[in-house]
Amino acid sequence: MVTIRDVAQHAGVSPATVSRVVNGLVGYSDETRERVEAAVQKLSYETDYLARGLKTRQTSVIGLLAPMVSDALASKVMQGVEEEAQERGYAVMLGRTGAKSAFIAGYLRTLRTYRAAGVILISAVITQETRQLLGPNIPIISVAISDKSGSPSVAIDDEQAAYDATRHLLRLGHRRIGLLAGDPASVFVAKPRERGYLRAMSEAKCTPVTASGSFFYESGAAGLDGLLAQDAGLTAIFAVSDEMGAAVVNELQRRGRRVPEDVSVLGFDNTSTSLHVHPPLSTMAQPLEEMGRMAVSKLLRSRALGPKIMPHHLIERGSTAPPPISSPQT
Amino acid sequence: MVTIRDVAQHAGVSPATVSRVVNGLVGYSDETRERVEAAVQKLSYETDYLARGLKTRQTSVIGLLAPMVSDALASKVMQGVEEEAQERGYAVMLGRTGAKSAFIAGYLRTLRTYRAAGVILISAVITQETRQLLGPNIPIISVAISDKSGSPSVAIDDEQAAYDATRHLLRLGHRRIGLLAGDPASVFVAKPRERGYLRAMSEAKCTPVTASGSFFYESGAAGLDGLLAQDAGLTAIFAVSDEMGAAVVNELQRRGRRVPEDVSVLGFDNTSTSLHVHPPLSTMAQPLEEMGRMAVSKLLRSRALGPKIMPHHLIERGSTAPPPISSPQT
DNA sequence: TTGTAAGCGTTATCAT
DNA sequence: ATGATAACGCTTACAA
Repeated sequence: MVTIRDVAQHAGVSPATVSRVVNGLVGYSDETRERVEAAVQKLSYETDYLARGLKTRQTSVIGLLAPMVSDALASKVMQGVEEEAQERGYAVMLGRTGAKSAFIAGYLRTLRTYRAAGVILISAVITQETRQLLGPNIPIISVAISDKSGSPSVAIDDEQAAYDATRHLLRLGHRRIGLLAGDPASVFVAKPRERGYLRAMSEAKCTPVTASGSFFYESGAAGLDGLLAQDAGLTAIFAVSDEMGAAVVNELQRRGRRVPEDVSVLGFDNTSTSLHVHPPLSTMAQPLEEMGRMAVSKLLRSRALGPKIMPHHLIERGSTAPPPISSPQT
Repeated sequence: MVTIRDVAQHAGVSPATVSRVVNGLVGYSDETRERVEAAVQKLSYETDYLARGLKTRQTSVIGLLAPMVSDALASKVMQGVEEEAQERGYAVMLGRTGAKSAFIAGYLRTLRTYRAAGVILISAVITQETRQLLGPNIPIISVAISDKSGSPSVAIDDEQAAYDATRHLLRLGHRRIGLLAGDPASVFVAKPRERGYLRAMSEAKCTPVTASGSFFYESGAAGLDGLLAQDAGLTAIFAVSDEMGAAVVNELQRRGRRVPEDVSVLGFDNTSTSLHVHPPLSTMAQPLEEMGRMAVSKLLRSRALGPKIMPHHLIERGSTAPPPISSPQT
């Protein structure tokens, strides 16, 4: 292995000077810089990150914790994080928050002893315990979820997005719109989305009809059941995840209802799943990759704390249309 | 920060002894062990991985390179890798191979300077250049792809799996079976699968009908077009990825053909996509998470080199059935 | 069984 | 502008 001393010797300078050149600090002549750079090239010297990290007490590692590695939403965020980190010369260390809390404590420990530059948490709020486990020197930021504590985060305004999504359906002419909500335990995502829906429905003087799912595909069919049991004449279903939306499309068709001619379906998130049904799912999109990138840059300039709200936008595909003309208005 | 010296002092022993205890080596009495462990507890000492890695020239980091972070197949493998690594006390560092080769060189450099314990490559073969960039001390293994060079790998027997898949369709009674193949540039995945299909068809004295896609969903509809243009009476379509299979199901239904009553569709891989269509896709499954776990354990006991073949198995869901009785045999 | 001491490769302080 | 030198926190001969 070629060390900084080898380079120094080869260039006829001291290790300190090589370090200065390599790190772009000041304190050397153009001429020595050239000699050093030549030696670096020649010997193909590479800085030892371990040694540097030990000395500087900081490495170019970013911790990335997702509920599950194989999760459509998390995947898109991860993709953005990875890209931005890569471009800035940072390495990404992966972990799961879905695991037992003993595991997540382990991750944070690892990240701390590797002297990570920061930690990104996907779809999970920053608890007091997490903050504590991480120590005072490592910044942390959450993505795709926003609590009210003002912790650093990158997320959309879930309530407003759900409101806008519902308004869209209303504007198409629907009045009997069912909400397939998320797990009520999800206080910072499912709840605001439900509030947004309720507000839009109330403003439009429409009767809300809701059922709860788990966000996952598997819960979609049962959720649809619940909705239809309350109002069999629903002309639109707003599912707060694409997975549930896809399940609703499939289940509706299985029951002989056409999408969107008989019933419109609107999803949420714009994950890859929205493209995997026919007709493709209209959806309230979160800029997930962009949010991943933003999390990295926000983390790295440690000022600019607090929550960052990203824009949401509606994508119309084939699963939404005006209601059938025959449909009776409740 | 609490160091090994602090613990030593607190326990009234030398740093060397603390190190021995912490690392479970020999050379200390039960009584000192207890004193040291108590001190570790009391001060909540944690080994500094950077310092240890610098000294031992090895860290508990595993590099994981995927074509894209957000890729259904890679996601499942990553999930398995992450779980196994976590359980063994290893950290996972993420990278993309889909990026330009300058980037991948950068990843390997990073992994090398962090003294990674090994590298796992998803859906990419180990090139000479990769091997070289990594240096002689870091083992590497590929997953979900197997070249003929005998490099370490964990994969299924793609040709046999495709053969078995085709046989399954034949056994159901189909004779007019179209293959929606993968990108022909994919020499170590798409090609073997095509060979397996051709062999089974030839043995059964059936006429092969093939078209090529890209593995991605987007290429499914056009692929189906290509197939139907050659034989509009196909009763089964074997797509060599679930994404293409899902697209075929959706496109078939859009054209008014029922699945599986009119046409059976069989996918490949058993990724989450296979569940997102209706009827759910029957598929030739790869044990992707298991393969990820296996890659980690194989990597870590550096003996046991060479390729490891994992079992494939067919999962019947709703998209396959016997051909319609009226269907004329070619 | 235990301690001493010499690094691992880097950066930062203090001279010059 | 440059160089000695002392850490950073750990492991590991080698001694005792």
